[in-house]
Amino acid sequence: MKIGELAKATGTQVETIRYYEREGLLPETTRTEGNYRIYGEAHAERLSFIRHCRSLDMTLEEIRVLLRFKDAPNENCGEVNALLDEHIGHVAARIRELRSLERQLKGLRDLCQEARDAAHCGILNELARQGSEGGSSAAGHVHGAHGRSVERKSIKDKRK
Amino acid sequence: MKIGELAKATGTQVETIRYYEREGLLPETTRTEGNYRIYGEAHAERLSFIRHCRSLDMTLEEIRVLLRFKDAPNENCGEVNALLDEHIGHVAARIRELRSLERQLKGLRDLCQEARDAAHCGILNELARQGSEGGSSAAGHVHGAHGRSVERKSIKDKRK
DNA sequence: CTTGACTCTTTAGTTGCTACAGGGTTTCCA
DNA sequence: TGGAAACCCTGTAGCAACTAAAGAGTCAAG
Repeated sequence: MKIGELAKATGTQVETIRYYEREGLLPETTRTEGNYRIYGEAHAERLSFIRHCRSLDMTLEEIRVLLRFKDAPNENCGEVNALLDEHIGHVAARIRELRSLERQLKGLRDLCQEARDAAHCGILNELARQGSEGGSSAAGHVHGAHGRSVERKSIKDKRK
Repeated sequence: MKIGELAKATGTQVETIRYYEREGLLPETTRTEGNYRIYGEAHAERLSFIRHCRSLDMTLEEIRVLLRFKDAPNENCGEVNALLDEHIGHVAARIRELRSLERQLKGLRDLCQEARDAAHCGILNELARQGSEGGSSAAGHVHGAHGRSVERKSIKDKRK
């Protein structure tokens, strides 16, 4: 099948497939005379595996490790367990961070119940306070903990 | 004060300050003869405000909106409340996603209790299954929901 | 034979920084 | 006074995992 069919079959975008090939997650395929990539069932399965892992929020690097195990079926899979345990740890840590963040945000929101002028807005005033390290509030550790991005989307809609 | 002092005073990196200036979050400053930026208290407060917002995981775009309100203190701050409510919604949604993810990962982990050869590893076998839409498992909605990245860090340590 | 759908490569954009490279300036200490 | 260290400047490239678009070629149907 051609790349568009593979894309449809796996629910992946065409560009993403080419990207995975560049990244070495999918092997380079044979081509038609017209230089079109052609794929078989094995490719579809491998791509499904990758997408499944991605839906579990694994990084491409983690997936690379798992693929190495799939490609070497006689290896001991202890490292697979370890990788998954570590990934679970990441997710759990991020949940804890976000919960602390949620508490802070709700506390902040409570400072301004109704709309008035910005100069007296409890939220803006609180955000302007020198919080830095005086208040050892969760801000410090939430911030440093690397898990960026809560969501994006309204942004890209905007340019449409 | 010079940029390094401002950086120390607010716990921000120098490059980050210059970046905020490029992005229009901080105004361009006057310079010394030697072309050094000089800052005053107002700059320090504004930067603290920004960093405080960032520690609450707001995007620069959201912060831009808040700064507009701070700069126009007679405006009605209803939009501030709305922005914060929306942000809280993002965080809550991401928490729900991650919890669902955590459940899936733990279920997956249970499939392989001890290390054996990769060909019989329950985890690898499960991940290889065509999950797509057959299983309407959380995979679908977790994936599409835009909140990428659980954490990163071991990666950058590697290059040291 | 032409239109449209598909494919190709290459490049740049996204977010919020961080880290250079390759300079100039200031300050401190001997 | 001289020279090294510590600071500052601009500009550019890199991170993750794509996404989009430019500009060109290929293929199938009407």
